[in-house]
Amino acid sequence: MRIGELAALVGVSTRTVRHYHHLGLLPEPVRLANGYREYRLRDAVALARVRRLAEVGLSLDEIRDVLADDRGRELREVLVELDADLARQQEAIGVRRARLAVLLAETELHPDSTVSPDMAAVLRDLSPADSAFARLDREMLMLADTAADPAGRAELIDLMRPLTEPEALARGHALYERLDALADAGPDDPRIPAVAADLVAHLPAEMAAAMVANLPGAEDPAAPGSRGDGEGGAWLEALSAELSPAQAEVFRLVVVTLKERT
Amino acid sequence: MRIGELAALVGVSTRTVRHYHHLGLLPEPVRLANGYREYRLRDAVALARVRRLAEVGLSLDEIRDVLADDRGRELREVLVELDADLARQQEAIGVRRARLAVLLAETELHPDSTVSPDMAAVLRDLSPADSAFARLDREMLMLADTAADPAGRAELIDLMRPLTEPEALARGHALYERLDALADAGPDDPRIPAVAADLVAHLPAEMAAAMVANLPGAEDPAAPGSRGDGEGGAWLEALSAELSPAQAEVFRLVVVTLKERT
DNA sequence: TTTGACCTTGACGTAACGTCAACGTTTCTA
DNA sequence: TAGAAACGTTGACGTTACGTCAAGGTCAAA
Repeated sequence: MRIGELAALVGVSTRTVRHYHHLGLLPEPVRLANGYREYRLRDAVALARVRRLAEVGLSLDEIRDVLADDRGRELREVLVELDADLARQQEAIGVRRARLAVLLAETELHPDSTVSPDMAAVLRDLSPADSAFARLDREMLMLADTAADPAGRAELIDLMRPLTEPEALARGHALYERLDALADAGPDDPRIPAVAADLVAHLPAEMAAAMVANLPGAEDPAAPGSRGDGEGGAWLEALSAELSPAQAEVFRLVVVTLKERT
Repeated sequence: MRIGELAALVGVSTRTVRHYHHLGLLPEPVRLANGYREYRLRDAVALARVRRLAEVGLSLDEIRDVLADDRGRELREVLVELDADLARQQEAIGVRRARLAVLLAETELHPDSTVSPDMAAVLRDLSPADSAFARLDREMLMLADTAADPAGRAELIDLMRPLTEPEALARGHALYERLDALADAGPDDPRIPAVAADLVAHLPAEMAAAMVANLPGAEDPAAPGSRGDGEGGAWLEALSAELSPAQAEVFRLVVVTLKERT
């Protein structure tokens, strides 16, 4: 057999065969006088064996190890590990499909609302479409949701749960309106202290604690060589830059109050 | 915000952010006097949006298209298509895990028997471990199984089903013994014609037809510029090269008989 | 002042081949 | 018998989504 026949027999490309030679997965057969490789049946069997392992999901490096170790025991370990890996992959794809489904359902409501299922549900309840401040708030929450790992996402949802109860919802909407009203106000507008106080009262205690923990001044003296997780506070400055002077002042007051409460 | 803060906020590496700039997924922000990139909140929101789409499985190219087309309709098409794709992937992983399970169960019986579930079952019934010829036969079947697509695999199993019935099984084992007995015989051994005749009688009609269809002389005059599937017969020569002269002669007779029967 | 953490651009490495390129060999066909 | 297809050879670059140096400039604290 020549290389094309071998490839056709096993159902791969000739490039693949040569690639396996290159990686040492398949021994180089004898060459004819013209330099062509001449294959025997055993080569086809060996190639098929490589293919079967590859199709099941082993990397070519792993296959080479398994073939080197030849006969048995290590193969089983690798296969068991691989199966666990495939199970994880299925799981991951399931999660992705769930998010996709939400994505499809949500795109028409808020075209930019591509978040986790739970977060999407919370946002739907929480934020009226006609408030500029609510939009900002939503964006911050979406940021937090995107940045977090699955565990963090669940935690975030838990922190927000108190806000989705009916009375809290009404209070929240009222606060959004009062904040929107400050869109063109200056930093010494008389309405600021009251809004800040009510906002502090509105925030669930645990959520407030989580926010304070993420601020720059709050680093507990842990490892001396490190500066905590290093990201604290950047989001706060960036947020303030988007706010009107009055709104920024409200926020400053809120932060100060929360810090004092520690 | 500088690039490290942005990256930490959204949960990616700075390399990723720069990569997205390079691909045009994220607009380059303004530069400070020192050349540093300075990000605003909107950049974090945009980056998070890219990440959400990427995590769901869109390629960066697709994401760029979706973002360019901005607002709506095309996104939905892409997402629907993606969901179908993910469903296919889950399916494929399921198949792989099934084969893996068989692989794990079978490795201890025949360490080289890494075939599809159905084929493994057939082989277990069909081939005694102590026959050299049965081993060759198994290898040929494993080759066919490896080379075929899923549909072809099922077809192959169907072709073999008649051989797994109890009486056929007994006849098959007897034939293996008689073929093994020819391992050291010459091409004019007197036992050859009878073995060939019994072998022909043993093969299911449809399987024989399939074999003949895969032989070199059998090309039906289809497209004139093409030579059929081009692989016919290579396996036959390779197989013959592994056989003793007597066994090869048996095979030649079988092939001749089958061809005549067309 | 020096260290260390940050930033800049540029370029190479990854997995498993696909796809030329540039060339020699075999085989079919006119 | 010649020319065209179809095969074979090695070598090298392209693909995805970044990770990981390299070689240097900037900025804060010790």
